[in-house]
Amino acid sequence: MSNSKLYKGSLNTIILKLLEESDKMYGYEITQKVKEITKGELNITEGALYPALHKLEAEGLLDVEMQKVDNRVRKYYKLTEKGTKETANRLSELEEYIRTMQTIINPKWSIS
Amino acid sequence: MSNSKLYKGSLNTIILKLLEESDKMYGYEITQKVKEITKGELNITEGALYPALHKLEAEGLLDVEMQKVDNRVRKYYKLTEKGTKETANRLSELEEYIRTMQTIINPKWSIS
DNA sequence: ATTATATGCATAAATAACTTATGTATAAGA
DNA sequence: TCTTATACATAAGTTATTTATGCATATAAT
Repeated sequence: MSNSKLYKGSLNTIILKLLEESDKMYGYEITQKVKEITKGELNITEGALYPALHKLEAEGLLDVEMQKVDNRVRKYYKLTEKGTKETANRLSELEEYIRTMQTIINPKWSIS
Repeated sequence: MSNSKLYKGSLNTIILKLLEESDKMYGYEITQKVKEITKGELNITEGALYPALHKLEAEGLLDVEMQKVDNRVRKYYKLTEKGTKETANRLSELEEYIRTMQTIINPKWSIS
């Protein structure tokens, strides 16, 4: 996923957020989109992505729809209602995480 | 460590940053400091902390010094020179990670 | 007096998210 | 024809964590 270990745990949040923006996407499209918007900084591996998608589907957060394009099958994923709610939760957690880490990076407590 | 999985991978960075601020700290002190500055949001478990400290020491990023206080032994950790350099790297990675995730949370690309 | 809580360290087993490697298959470009 | 891109999948290995447990001293509460 990246040379930095920090991305561990954030893959699901990334997937959910992309699907919230794009309505429906297929796996390969997700890897390309992430590569594009992060300017190559983040490369999602297939070995991480596909199991993650299957799990999110099994949890009822995503719905799947097969579609044949140019003799190749694509599996389009979209958020369920439950998935939409969970996306909001995950994004709140991400913002909370960022706030917390900002506090640690940029400490006011070092003065006291 | 937290209900959110996002903290996975950031423990080492947190430890290094705290030691950069405080010069020397012992394990229990680190858990309390993190609890304090994050207002209880983040609780580092001992099962994660102590192995992490041992590993950072084995990698030559930390030096240890035992000290007896009130009949109890404390193990004070401080950054080595190598550790100080590595701390700077880890903090850069954290900032890069945060920037990347901000980009995903706050997308301009959804318009295009 | 005794029990719980706080302080302080440690490790072992289980879990979960990933990486790495491999596999299948079609299409397009060099 | 060989490589790259597209598109899916899974299995084995790695690693950072959680959960559980253990030892030991000090202090506060019942």
